[in-house]
Amino acid sequence: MPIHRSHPWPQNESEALLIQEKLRSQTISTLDMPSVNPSVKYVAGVDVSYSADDTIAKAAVVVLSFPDLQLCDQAIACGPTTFPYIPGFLSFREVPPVLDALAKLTICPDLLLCDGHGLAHPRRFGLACHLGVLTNIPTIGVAKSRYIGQHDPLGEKRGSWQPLIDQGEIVGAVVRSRTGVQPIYVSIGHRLDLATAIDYVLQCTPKYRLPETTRQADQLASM
DNA sequence: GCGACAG
DNA sequence: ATCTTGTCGC
Repeated sequence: MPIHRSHPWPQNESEALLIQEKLRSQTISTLDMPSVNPSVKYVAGVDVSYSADDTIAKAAVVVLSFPDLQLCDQAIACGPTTFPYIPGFLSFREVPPVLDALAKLTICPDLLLCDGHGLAHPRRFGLACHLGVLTNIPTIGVAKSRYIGQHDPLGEKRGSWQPLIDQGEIVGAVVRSRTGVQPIYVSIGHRLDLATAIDYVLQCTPKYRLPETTRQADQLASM
């Protein structure tokens, strides 16, 4: 699939900050895609792994059919690590190789589940937002741990969730994707709303704690 | 100053 | 992220 717009990649944190502030306004946080959308035929998952010495980044993308979640396409891209890991600036480290991997896909996904937060970010522009704005594909942030925000106690059953609140604003949801396991953190990235995001994430998580997209991308990235 | 801190 | 086995429990 073709990757259209991009931007110069920052060399340091302050340059990255300016880019976040600028791109943040381009994020679309409403549904421009129906909630139960028959046109969503392919859902993708992305993940990035690093060499032991942290010099090489390897991005992996898998495309699964939706809602049956069968593997339809996959791609990987390796390159030198160009940005350090700094909380709040993860996307500058992961987006470049992910865009390279996405460019190799034969099938263009209708939805992208990202391994990290989206709106649930101190400046409201996490990895999922960044990937969404640059690809214009609807994106969802699915993180394994909390970064910002507070929430009320969560029910134990699969499907229960609580809003994640930061500075008085709902930035995402804490979702029990499987009964009795640690919850996952869902936030919108681009072009959909939170309720829709939670719905898709649960549909992509039929058996394990993490969505099939994330699990398979994770597996592919660590090969 | 102290603690927290996606992957 | 990454270094890493067995083990408890549904």
